[in-house]
Amino acid sequence: MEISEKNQSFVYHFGEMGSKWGFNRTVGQMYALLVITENPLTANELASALSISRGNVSMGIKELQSWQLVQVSHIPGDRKEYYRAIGSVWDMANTVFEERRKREVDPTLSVLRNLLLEAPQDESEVYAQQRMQDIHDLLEMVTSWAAELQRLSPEQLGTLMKLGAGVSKMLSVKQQLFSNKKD
Amino acid sequence: MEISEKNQSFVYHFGEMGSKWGFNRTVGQMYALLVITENPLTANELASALSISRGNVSMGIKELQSWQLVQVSHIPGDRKEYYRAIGSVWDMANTVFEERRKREVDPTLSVLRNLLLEAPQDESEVYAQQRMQDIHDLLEMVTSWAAELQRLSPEQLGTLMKLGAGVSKMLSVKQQLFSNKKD
DNA sequence: ACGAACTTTCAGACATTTCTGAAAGTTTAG
DNA sequence: CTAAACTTTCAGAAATGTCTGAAAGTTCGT
Repeated sequence: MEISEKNQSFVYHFGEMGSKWGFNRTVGQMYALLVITENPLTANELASALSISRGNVSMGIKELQSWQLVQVSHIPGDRKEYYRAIGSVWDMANTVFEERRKREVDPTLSVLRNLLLEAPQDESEVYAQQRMQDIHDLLEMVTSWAAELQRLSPEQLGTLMKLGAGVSKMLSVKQQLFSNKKD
Repeated sequence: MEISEKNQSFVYHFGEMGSKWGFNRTVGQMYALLVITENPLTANELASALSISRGNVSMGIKELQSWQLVQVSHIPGDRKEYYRAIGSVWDMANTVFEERRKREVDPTLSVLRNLLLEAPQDESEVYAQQRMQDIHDLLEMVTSWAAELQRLSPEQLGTLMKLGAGVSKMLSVKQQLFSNKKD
């Protein structure tokens, strides 16, 4: 299988970028190709389209499955497995974020929680614990906020996003009301 | 210089994590150590505390400076350079996000924009362009939203975060009103 | 039970990234 | 100008990550 020149530059670019997002170059390319291809592809098609070995495709697919990003389907009377990207672009972004959170943020939070349980032994550990607490709080805030966003429907998200600059206005009104009450 | 056992596990963990966030293990360790240490450190102190070479520290500092995460200071009568982490934890997170956006999202947006300018040559390119458009729109939305968040003060952010589940309620009310108007 | 059509695994080749340490560069004091 | 006290650079060593392709494994129809 060959790819058109235009699609190729997309696929290659995603290969480079993908490697910054937690998977390697060929996995990025495979995923990009699956996303822009309407009909499902076989492992051999992926291998020939990207000029990589059959074995590499097999491992890449496994990786993408662990990220819950691809789906396997079958065609009656055909033994081959056909792969396609799962869900909408928004679903994909959601999945990648959640996966990254599980792999990167959650372990950090757990390390921080353990370290914060122990009593500081000296001056320097007091300061260190304060900084760890800051980081812990920030990560928890971001995590719960992200969970909240994931619960929203795509339409609600669109509304929220379009709100744009409105958010800060809304907040400043809210805060003024709040501080007035206190006085 | 030695680090206490507790601080060491923090530093090492951040080394591992840091490598997933765009810089390598030792750079992550250096940064973690600077964050939890109140007084500025010299390059030699960093090297001995982390058991890495002096040259490596020099390159790491350069990297951290390119991320705008460390500051150099001097002590009168002392030739050495003293390094410390810049700003609050929130500032750090902001900086890292912005830096990552510049390095990862912006180039992708530019590639996508170029590809979307050209007319599709066939059926398959039409579909491909639709997916590229989806990704483009999503990235733009996220980018502008992130820019908006950065403009908020830490306090406003706190309010917004604490709003939590409130956001979806607020939005659903807003949308009901909106759809009523349409009827 | 056998063979055809497929997929997965994994040892070793290859590629990339990171690290060291010696040498070169810079700055300041005298 | 020179020496001392520092920092930076960079070639090559070490470590890590990726890819290939042959062999082993799986599944299905007969």
